[in-house]
Amino acid sequence: MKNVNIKDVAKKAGVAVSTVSRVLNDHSDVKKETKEHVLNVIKELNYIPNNSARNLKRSSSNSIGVFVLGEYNPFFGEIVEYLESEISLRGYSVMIHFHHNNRNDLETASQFILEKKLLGLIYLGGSVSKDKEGYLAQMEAPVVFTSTVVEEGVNPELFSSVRISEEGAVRNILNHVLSLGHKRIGIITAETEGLCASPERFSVYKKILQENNLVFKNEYLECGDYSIKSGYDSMKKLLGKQLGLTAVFAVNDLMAIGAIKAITDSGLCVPDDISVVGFDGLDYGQYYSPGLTTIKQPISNFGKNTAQIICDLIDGKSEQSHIVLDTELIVRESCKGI
Amino acid sequence: MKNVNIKDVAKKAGVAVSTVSRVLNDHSDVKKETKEHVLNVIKELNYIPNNSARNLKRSSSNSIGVFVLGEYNPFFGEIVEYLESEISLRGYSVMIHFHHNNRNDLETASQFILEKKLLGLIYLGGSVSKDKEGYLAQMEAPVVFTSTVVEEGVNPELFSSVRISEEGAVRNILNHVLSLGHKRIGIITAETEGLCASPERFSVYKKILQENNLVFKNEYLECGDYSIKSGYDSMKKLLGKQLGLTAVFAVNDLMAIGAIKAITDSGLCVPDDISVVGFDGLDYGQYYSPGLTTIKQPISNFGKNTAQIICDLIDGKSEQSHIVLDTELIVRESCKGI
DNA sequence: TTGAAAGCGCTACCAC
DNA sequence: GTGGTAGCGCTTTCAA
Repeated sequence: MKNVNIKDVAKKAGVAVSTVSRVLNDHSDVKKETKEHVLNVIKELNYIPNNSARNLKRSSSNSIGVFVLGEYNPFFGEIVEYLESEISLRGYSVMIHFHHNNRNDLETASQFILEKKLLGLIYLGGSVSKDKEGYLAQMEAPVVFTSTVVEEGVNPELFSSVRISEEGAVRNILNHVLSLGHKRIGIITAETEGLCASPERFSVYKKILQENNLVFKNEYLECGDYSIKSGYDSMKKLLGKQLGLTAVFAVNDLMAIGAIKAITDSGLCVPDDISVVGFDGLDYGQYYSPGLTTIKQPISNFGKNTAQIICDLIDGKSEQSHIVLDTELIVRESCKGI
Repeated sequence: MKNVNIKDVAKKAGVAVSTVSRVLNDHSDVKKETKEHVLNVIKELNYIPNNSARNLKRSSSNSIGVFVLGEYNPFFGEIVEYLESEISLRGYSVMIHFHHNNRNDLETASQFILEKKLLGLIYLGGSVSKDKEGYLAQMEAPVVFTSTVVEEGVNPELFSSVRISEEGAVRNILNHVLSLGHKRIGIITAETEGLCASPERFSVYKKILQENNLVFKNEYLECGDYSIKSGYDSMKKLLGKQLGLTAVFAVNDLMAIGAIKAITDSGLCVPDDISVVGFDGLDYGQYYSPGLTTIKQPISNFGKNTAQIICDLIDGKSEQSHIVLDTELIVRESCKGI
């Protein structure tokens, strides 16, 4: 079956091609009856506009890219799903790209935009720092950083972002831990650029210990890569050091779960011997034994806000914007008083 | 900065546009030196061919669609990630679409192909039955069903597939359960088209009980929707019925985990009071307490084989093909002898 | 082996 | 309000 094109529609409707085009693009200057008639013919002929042709004219695709940083992660998986549904609703397509290392991230992202002629890019995870401003300024399409750590001092006019207050969230969960009487609190973070630290969460953790006159020793720190396995391995190391830790803060739920398993495997008990708290609020944590005390990220709000911002940016309806979402402390059983 | 196009390349290289095009498409009839020269100019100018224009001519896009059935699921998430990397390697793009209900799946898939002018479609999950043959025959692009239950009697020339032997896998895990002396084995399946049963796994389960002269009662069955929560709820119902079950088979890991939590919450113990086995082999099950006994699906092989088949189909290198992958029984602690 | 040119389906400009 | 038409960047005949 030959594909129907705009010419066929025009012929059948008895109008010019340009009129059909105007109807397709919802231009105002078409007589109401004409418009309805054309719309009917379109439906009748089962006509689907050819996106390649449209994009050729517009010299861009109809797609928004999602650039996912790091290893596969159910948290991002859920965000992607929300993004996909919100964005298709607005008439755009989604192209996904997974980027596995921390090198050249913005360069690769820029290539991605160029190659796929993306209208906009959603960057999931990672961080933006001042030294990336150069790349940001040259981006060929608007970029929204979602669930990305935005370091201070980066020019906010160069990008948009949807994120949580890392400091507020870490404070929230650590205050809970502290209020339960813990004094020796270990931390399992993730590696960034070869350095053993998820910078933001780690530095807030250190600051809070200090504020509470608690010591931080380097031995209290181990780092993984956000995977369950790495949480398990890190906890084993921590345990091996015999530090007398009474609580451990893992910077994501997956590692927290690995840590709990490591503790259990060592013949100890959570939370009786050691308390563990996580970060993300995956469903998983609720059904783990013991239930995981954690910070819940606003997943659907990440999706909705990000979709809205990128589409508005593309439609020229708004300027770069920055949204900070609330997180929520979820108290379950993995952390108890001393 | 104006985008470089094929004309610019041709001018700079001192050849005709058509020659550049031939180089781009790796046609054989270009003199070696000319080709090299053009390639150099392309690199020098940082030229990226405009896909919209290419697609317009070819009247198709450069993308392969991934149609994901059902709710978000980490198992599919991982497969998607493998697919994305394998497919980009071969020069195609990936477009994802999540389809949340079981109605009109193939119709929607067909629309998806048409609208995005896809070269091929990967269908993840769900099932293919004889009554869908009509749709299959009319698909506008080759379709590979991955991790899809293929019912018997469907004409294999209409599609390709990569899957496991459901019967073999279910047999494998249930034999393990039976060998441990269990006689009253419940099942938690997922709903399909309003019917309370994941047909294939459920029917094999019933068959095996029969073969072993064990009774199956309808009360032994509960069904969820593959989510952890539904596993939890289903198990609660099963427990409420006081059936004296000693083991429960959940048709996926997520529901198995929910089930274990429900048992624990009811003051019982897994595996001492009730054994639970799952299906999928997510990493997660290894770190759960107790470790989940389950069937491991060959995730990376799903990705590799699927990518290979769809690309070969598109490149005209092969016919429809059907691959059955091996699964592996993973024995951990959630199921023990009576 | 290479060049010239038609035209893929659409949008947007200029006429009327 | 509507029609005619150039041209987006590329591939692919047809000629040379």
